[in-house]
Amino acid sequence: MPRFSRPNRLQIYTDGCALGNGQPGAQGGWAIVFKSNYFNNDWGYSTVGPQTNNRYELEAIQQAIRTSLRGGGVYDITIYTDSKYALDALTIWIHNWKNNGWRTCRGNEVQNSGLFQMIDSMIRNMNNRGGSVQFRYVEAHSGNRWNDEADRLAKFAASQNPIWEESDDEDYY
Amino acid sequence: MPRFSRPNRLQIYTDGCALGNGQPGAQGGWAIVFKSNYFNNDWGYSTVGPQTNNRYELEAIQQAIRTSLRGGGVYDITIYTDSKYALDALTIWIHNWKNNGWRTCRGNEVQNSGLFQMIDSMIRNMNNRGGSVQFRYVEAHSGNRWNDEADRLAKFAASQNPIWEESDDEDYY
RNA sequence: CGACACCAAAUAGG
DNA sequence: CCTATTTGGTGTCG
Repeated sequence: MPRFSRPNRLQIYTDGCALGNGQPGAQGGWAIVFKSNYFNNDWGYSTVGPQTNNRYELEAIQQAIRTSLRGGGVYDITIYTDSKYALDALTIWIHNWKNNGWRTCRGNEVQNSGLFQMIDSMIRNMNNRGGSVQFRYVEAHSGNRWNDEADRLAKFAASQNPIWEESDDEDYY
Repeated sequence: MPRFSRPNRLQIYTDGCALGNGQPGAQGGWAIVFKSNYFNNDWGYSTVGPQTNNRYELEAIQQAIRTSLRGGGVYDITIYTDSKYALDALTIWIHNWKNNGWRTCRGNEVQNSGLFQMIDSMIRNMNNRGGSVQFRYVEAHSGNRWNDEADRLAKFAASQNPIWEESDDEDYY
């Protein structure tokens, strides 16, 4: 019998998408799929913020950790993402960004920095409870059952996202 | 009475197909159907080169112009295709490809570039005679009599195509 | 330049 | 429902 036992393990597949990415009127969606079944799979979208693919990849990761945090649970979480952008940002680049005022290597502001900081703070939260959060890459559309399911769910979520004709200057009735 | 009369007009419906497209042992076929009846409808296949749907859409277009060129005829040709790929390539993208060394927007080599160049040279040939070649899109399986006929003929052509255990590195253009 | 992802369109099949 | 043939883009970083 081990003197100290580790927290329960959570394996979560995350995916985000943006239908019409880069086009006006794009619709984003995120999804999280649990390999083990402590929690139910979930999906959603947000009507504020840019509707971009990368933002929704991060949104999915945020939701994965948020769900695990809910109710004070302690877990060793492994998050699987197909986004090299999200993976490298959260495991490598973020350390540099915290030291340089969130500047890109060409001197520009890092995009989605608010989301990165939120995710980082949630990771520290889980660490303080004695849990952990790590990230792993999984190739998209490569036959992985849970990634494929997350992909489908995220697309469904995006399809439910109401496009919000915004402001500009439209003036009717 | 007009001082200068235009060449006779040719309206040609082209279609290509590949049974088992993307699978080993696929069989391609092409067909051309004349709305006016200067020429007989025609069909065929080629036993070299990839048996892909897109290649045969181009093969059909190539045959349409080749037939019109035969015997030194001069025509204003309108080619109807249901392939947005062939249409956009021949009317828009090719201008860019000629200036960038036949590179795709992702930096890859353009596929079927030999066929594109052959078609382009045949178009210039017809232009030099005082004729012209233009392209128009027609939606597939939409009740258009001539497109439907081309579709049937191309499928028949493909069914006659003997599958040829190949040769791996056959030279095609 | 590289990498991953997200799309858009048409067609061809099973 | 699934797959492949092909092209055109953007989102983001080093």
